[in-house]
Amino acid sequence: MTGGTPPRRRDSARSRERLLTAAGELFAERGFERTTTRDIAERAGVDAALIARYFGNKSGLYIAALRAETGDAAPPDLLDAERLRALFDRAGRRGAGPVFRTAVLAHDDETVQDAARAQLHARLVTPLQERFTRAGLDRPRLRAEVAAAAFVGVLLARGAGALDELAAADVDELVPLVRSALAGLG
Amino acid sequence: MTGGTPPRRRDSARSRERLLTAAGELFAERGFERTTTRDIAERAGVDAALIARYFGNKSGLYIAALRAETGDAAPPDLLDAERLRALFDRAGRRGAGPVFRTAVLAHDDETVQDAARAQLHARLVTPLQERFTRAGLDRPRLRAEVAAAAFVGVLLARGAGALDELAAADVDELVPLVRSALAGLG
DNA sequence: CTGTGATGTCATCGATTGATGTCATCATAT
DNA sequence: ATATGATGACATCAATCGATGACATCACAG
Repeated sequence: MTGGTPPRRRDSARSRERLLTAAGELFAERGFERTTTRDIAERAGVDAALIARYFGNKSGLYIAALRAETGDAAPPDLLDAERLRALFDRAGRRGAGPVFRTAVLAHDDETVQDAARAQLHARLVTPLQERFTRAGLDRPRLRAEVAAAAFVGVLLARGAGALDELAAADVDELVPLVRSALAGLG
Repeated sequence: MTGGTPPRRRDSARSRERLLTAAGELFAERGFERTTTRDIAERAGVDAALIARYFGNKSGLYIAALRAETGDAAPPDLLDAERLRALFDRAGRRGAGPVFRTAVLAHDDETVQDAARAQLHARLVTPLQERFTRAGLDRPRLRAEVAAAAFVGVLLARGAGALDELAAADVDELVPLVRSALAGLG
């Protein structure tokens, strides 16, 4: 029983953690396919073979990174201006996030696709659907999905750079615009 | 001077055409990176080496396919219901189209990115920008880009399948929803 | 008929990527 | 101290992909 955290030179938990962090960042920046296991390992300062050991394969690491990324249980919906600002801010500093990419680009691996879909619904669709249901609108789920898709489109386009004013626009200017568009659905 | 189209067994124009068509279809379905030159050649019924001969490389074929895809000069803007329906229909039968993907996912090759960006503006952004300008709104270009990004998000999400009600929704049901969302920007 | 350029076919290269197996090294219990 | 399992480093494999060069074959002009 030495101190609580003896500086072990070999620490699987730490390796796992570093891999998860690096994978989360890279998947957010470049998406699943354009991120290589070697890149992840390099950023994590760890051997690439450890990915197979701890997560089975690249898909396993992706799914683990997805789940590790999840924060609160029930976030506010997209019509909340603060929520919008937070999402745009985060996507600006780090990448767009692997979850959002899933809305627009399907994965080959079915397991990966399912995990990402679950996160997408929990984080974007369900909160909006509940708001629309409370408002007594018809097809609340469809409305919520359209809103989520539209929002993800703007979020990703802002990072892609093909639409230059959008990419350059300040978040303060963007949020009210996006909000009024989404409000058109409710 | 024999007949206008002698049945030549070797016909570079025909090979070019078949490559362009196959490339257009596959790039639309799977995007640039996930489409291999071998796939294109196979669908075109042509040897893959001809891609290099006629278009230099894969990027050259992509750009050529982009330009070949362009139809009319000035299409109606996205607030036109018929235009919306036509775009959703086409994306449903064939893929989402390489141009739209560009709005959301950047390319490595700068030449490719520039060509796609030009098409994107001509087909989606500019018409909307002009409408917003006529309406006397501030920041018409930014509004048009946000609208285009939101629309592309919905279009791609419909094909990706992560949002199931959206993917299953009938076009007739979808168009008014999307239109009202975009109308929130004007 | 023959030469020449155009067109098409085939084999293969070099690079990248995900994955696996082997072995060394460290921590810990006995 | 030593045995044993955990952890990590390294080499390498198999598959894929874009690209290229060499060669075969056809069309057409002379």
